[in-house]
Amino acid sequence: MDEPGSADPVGSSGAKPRPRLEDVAARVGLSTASVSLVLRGVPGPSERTRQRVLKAAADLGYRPDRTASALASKRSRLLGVMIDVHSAFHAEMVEHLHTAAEEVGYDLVLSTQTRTRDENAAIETLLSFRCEALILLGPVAPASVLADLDRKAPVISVGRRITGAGLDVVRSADDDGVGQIIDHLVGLGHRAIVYVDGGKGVIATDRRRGYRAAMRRHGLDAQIRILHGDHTEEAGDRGGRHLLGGGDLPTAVVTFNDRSAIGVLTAFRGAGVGVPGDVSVAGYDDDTLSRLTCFDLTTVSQNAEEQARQAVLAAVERLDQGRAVPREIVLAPSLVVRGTTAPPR
Amino acid sequence: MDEPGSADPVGSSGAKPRPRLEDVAARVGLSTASVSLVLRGVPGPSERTRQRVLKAAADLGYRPDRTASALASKRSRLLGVMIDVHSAFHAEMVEHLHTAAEEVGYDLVLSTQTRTRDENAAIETLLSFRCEALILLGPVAPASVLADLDRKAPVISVGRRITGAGLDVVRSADDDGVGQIIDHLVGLGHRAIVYVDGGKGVIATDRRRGYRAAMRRHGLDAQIRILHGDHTEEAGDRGGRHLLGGGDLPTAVVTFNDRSAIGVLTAFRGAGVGVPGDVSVAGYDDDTLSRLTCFDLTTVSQNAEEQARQAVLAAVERLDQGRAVPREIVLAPSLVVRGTTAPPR
DNA sequence: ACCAGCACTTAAAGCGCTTTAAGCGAGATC
DNA sequence: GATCTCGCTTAAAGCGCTTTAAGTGCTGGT
Repeated sequence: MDEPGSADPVGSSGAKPRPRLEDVAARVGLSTASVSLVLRGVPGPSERTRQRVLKAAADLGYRPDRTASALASKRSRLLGVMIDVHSAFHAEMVEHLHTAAEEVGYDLVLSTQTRTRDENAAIETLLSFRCEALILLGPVAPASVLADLDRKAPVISVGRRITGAGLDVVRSADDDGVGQIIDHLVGLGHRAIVYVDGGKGVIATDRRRGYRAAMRRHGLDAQIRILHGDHTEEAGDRGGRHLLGGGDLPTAVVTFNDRSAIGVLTAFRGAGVGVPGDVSVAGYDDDTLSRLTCFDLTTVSQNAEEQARQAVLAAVERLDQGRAVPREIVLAPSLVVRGTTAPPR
Repeated sequence: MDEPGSADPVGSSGAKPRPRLEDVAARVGLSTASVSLVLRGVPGPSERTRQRVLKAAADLGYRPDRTASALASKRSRLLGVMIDVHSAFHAEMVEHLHTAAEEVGYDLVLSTQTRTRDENAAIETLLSFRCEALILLGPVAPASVLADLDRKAPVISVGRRITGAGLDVVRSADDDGVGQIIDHLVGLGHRAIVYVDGGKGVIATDRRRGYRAAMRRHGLDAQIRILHGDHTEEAGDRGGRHLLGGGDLPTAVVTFNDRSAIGVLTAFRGAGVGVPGDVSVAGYDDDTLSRLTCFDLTTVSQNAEEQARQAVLAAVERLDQGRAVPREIVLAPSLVVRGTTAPPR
């Protein structure tokens, strides 16, 4: 037992113990109960007491130990957020979730899936932190699993539509978003508008449907043309090459997402086809990529800020206001017109 | 007091209380002490007991409450990681940190600075979770502040060189990385190699120094040419245009980072200058951007995995092995040759 | 028969906080 | 003067776990 540091495993480097509630209490000659009350802003203590406690706490550099307070109050005031740390969109969401949570007095714990750590493990971690609600960004687990989970802590699915599982959903209207792009293109005079698909998955389905519906709405049923694809640049590249090879170039191409759009863009430009001169191209997501000056892609923004706000709100309603019936919040996405769309020539 | 849900604030939706250690103990007719011992894999309990406890715990779906265990053991087994959630590189680091931490029995808590939430707030959050060590990715706080922090919990600065503050540093040798690029280019036959700078900051300084040193090493002192810049595409674009306007195009351009390189690339290609046909271009960071087929940029990888491993290792040495003297771990970056570099013509 | 030694097991005291019921003056009421 | 209130304060009992000292019941040696 004499290996160095084993006596005081944490920070054997002479770190003085952090002040406890008791230390603050001793300093002002009050009980820990009073100090606790003051520090949490609970009404009761007199004004004089408040001031003294606050001063003492500040002097001591007291910082409440949320571990202890969570245990005692049986409330962690923690929202668990599952993200894919590689996603730029998720990064943006986290930012907005943070501010939204802070406003209502909650804190966030982030967990991410990785190659070696699946969604399940990520959620387990959140649970073991005693998160009171789970905000899952683009969960892929089956609805039944999520429904089970919801019995342990309210689950809010962000971005993925889930029906009948009794949980809250915050998402943007993907069909409407694609519709807006089509409207924009048709407004510019386009008629031959091809869609590069995003594969299977709820979101891809919605967007594809949005494309179909919008085309019909404009009486362009005959022009509906969908190319297979997925969520990568390669898919866009393949789609682009396919069109180039076919000899019947449309006047506009809309893709499942920005990455795919960039693939299309690259394929076209590489072949000497001008964008938006010869063909217009539009993506979806308002990815950071799309903002790069070398792409300057017309796209659709999912309004991360509002989605984040609504997700936190949903959690708070469940936790603090006793709402039990599930809600689905569908937000309208907004078109972002940049430089890859123009009237056909 | 009769607003709905106020009686049982958390999950009033009939969630059954999670099983406690006591429940597991009761089920097998043992004390909580024994169960705790078994569940933590501490030697002592008999094999028979182990099996029974394990089974009971599984049956009940018991999951230890880390809040309580942290409080009792005074060990949270949590490593605090501060990141910029917008950084793709940080995202990659998080992934590797997760696996590295898991291997040594620690968990991660992530905190990120945002526009409204500075580095300080992010660190405060980590501390209030009782993180035992802080792994800060690219911290910007002054060395003295970090040194102070180190007294509360061991601080590991990743990516930023900090001398004399007594804390651990894990970084890659930026000067060496740029040196490798120059070697590569010189090996291809280049002599006129321009560098687009990354502005002030420790990292930018190191890379610039690496450029200068490597050029001298190859007897190209006279060719040293540095253009002002920063970490954005705009900077690269400006640099590129400047070179185009000057009429004296070099045969190769090396930039502070990939984003800047992409700016250069775009400027060149837009002006009809072929890359790598007319000019070679190289970046730094091995950003996801650089891997896009439309860029296919030659760059330098910082070896995130090894940095992550070393950072966790450093933390563990401090926490569990009593190391008190600071260590600086400098890793060698590695050249990633892609399609934007070729022999000059 | 006695004790030592061993292999397990457990009672009980916290960890730092919250929370509830009770306590305690002092002024208001009868 | 007894009784109530009211405003403030606090003792004490946890929260779900860990940890340590103290058992317990064996075996085996003498």
